[in-house]
Amino acid sequence: MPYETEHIASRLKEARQDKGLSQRELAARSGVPQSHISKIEANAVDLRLSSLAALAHALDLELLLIPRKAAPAVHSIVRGLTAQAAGKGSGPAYNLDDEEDGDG
Amino acid sequence: MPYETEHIASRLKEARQDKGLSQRELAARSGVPQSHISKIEANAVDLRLSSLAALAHALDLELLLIPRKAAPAVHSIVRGLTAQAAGKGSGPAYNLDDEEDGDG
DNA sequence: GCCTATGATATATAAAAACATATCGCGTTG
DNA sequence: CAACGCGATATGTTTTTATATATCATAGGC
Repeated sequence: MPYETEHIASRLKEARQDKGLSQRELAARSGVPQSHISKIEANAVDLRLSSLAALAHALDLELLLIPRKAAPAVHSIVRGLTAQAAGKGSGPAYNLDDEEDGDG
Repeated sequence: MPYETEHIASRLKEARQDKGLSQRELAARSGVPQSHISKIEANAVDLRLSSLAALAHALDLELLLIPRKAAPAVHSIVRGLTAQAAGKGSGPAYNLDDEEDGDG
C-alpha cells in the first residue's frame, strides 16, 4: 500500500520553480533525464532513492527522516526560512522565540 | 554519481532499534520483506521511494525535503525531541534558548 | 544439547525504473 | 510565418528492485 509520496513530487517541482529552472536545466544539473523529471514531478513513477538524492542535491535540498512528532516544528522552521528568503530585507526577522507556540 | 543515501539507511536502522523492533517485526508492520530490510539497512540496495515511505510510516517517521540551509536548525529540533524522549522524566527539560547555539 | 529468534545471504522470477532518443502541442518572440 | 523553449508523451532496451522462500551462523534461554 503506497503511503503518500505526492508531497515529495510537489516539493521537488516547487523547489525547481522557485529556483527558476526548467526541467531541462535541472536534468543537466542532476543527471536525471528531462522526460523522467516530468514523470517524477507528476508522481507518475516510484523513483529510486538515488534519483531523489541527485535531484535534491541539484536543488540544494536535504532529504531527511524525522520523527513524525517533530514535523510541525520542522515545518515552522522551513516556513520561516522560506518566508525570509522570499521577503528578503522587507519582512520581519525570523523569531526563534515564537517557535514553540506553533501557528495555525 | 550517488549522493549520500547512507544516512537514510542508518536512520532507518536506528529508528527500528530505538523502537525495540526486530527486522521481522518491522517487515510485518511495513509489508517490506525482512531480507529486503536487511539489505536496505546495509545500504546495499537503491530502494524505491514507496518502500522508504512504507518503512517510514511503520517507524513513525516523516520523509522531508528541506532547504539545505535549514538543515542545522532542523537537526537541533530533532535532537531535542530525541533527547527528551530518551531522558523522559529524568533529564533536563528541552531548552529552546539553546537552539541557536548549536553544539559540537 | 535443544529450541528459538536474530540478521545476513542465496536463488529465481516478475515488474518497473532508468535511460536515450524523438516528437508533440502550446505559448512566446521577432 | 518561423524559430525557440517548455513540459508531456512515446518507444525500445537494459538493469535493478521487490518478492517469496529458504537457509545460514550466531546468540541466548532452558
